Amino acid sequence: MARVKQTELAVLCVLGVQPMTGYAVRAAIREQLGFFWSESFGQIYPALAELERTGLVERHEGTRAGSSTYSLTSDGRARLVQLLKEPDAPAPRRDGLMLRLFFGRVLGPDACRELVERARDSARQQLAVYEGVRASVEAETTFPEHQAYWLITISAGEHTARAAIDWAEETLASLDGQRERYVR
Amino acid sequence: MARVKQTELAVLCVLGVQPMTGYAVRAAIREQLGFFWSESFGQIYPALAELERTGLVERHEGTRAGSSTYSLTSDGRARLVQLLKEPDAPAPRRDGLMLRLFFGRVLGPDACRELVERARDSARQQLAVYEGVRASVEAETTFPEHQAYWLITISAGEHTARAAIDWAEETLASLDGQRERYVR
DNA sequence: TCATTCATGTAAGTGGTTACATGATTCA
DNA sequence: TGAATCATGTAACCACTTACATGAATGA
Repeated sequence: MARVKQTELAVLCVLGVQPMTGYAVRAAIREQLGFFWSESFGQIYPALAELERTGLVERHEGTRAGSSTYSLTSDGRARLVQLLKEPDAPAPRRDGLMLRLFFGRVLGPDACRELVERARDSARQQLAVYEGVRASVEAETTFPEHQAYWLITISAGEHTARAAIDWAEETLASLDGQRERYVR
Repeated sequence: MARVKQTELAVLCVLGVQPMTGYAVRAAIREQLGFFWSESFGQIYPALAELERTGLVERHEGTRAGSSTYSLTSDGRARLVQLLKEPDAPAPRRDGLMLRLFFGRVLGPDACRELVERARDSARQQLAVYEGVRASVEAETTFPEHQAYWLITISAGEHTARAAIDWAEETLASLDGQRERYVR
């Protein structure tokens, strides 16, 4: 059904904060939503054209030659609220690490160990990043009305990362047990 | 680059356990990998044709008229091991709940509360499902060499679900604080 | 006998990325 | 002056789902 709806929603969200160019929309998504969202130019520009066609955004002369800033119309803001209220589409399930571990017998405990160690290390790195971002968001006072919501998403990242670390450590212990049984 | 590589890997994985029809491949993926993987017929049949063309699987007469069972060739098994060793492709990031909460200011604390409650409830349900599956896998003795690996993936699901529940409960408390500040 | 399950496949459409082409502006 | 960044867009391709068409076998 609904075409480019995910992209449409993300674009409306960032334009809801302030008017900007397509280029800036992508930068905002990368920098602010990078932990849980991504969009490419190949999605953003067609989406902006479609949003303009349906009257949800307005196009204004940009500061540069050939550039345009887009801003939400009141229809656009209504649509944004409507889309935000809709339940989100279920994400396609494709977890390569789990697939590899489910068939772990094929690779054996040592190779699985490596996979899990890599997962643990990247989760640790992620956690450190989240903690850094938390500190800078807590220090930030430019958008106090958004702060609490931003912290909620950071907290989700921290919980997820910590869960991954805990699971990895447990799993490494269990793989050691596995290994002993085969070695002896 | 590599086309249908994800599907190719999943199909090789399940055919690595035992030869079966395309229909049965899909059933196996649904029933056994359902928590972290999905494939549709529209992927599976072309993938099987391609795998046969490249000599990674062999096609045999099935028990029924017009049906075929596929089995791994030795090339196919080598390819399976090779693909399992490769690091998994990063999943596309698109978390609708996080997007909604990041822009939570637009909907306000009450609507966000509902979103988080729904997330908590579905995580609780998930956790119950995982615990049920764990019990039946622990009771199962048909594939003892796979059991430990299956439990690892179930454990990952449990950790993820528990993290989601913890985060949701924390977040609900924080949203209450948010609400009070605006009401008073 | 007839609904259900098993079984194979294709076509249309969705949603997405990457690479490319193009050019203006900024700033060291 | 020339590298980096800002800016817009398209074309080709990839991965995937849904719906459809077809029919054999099973079993209540």
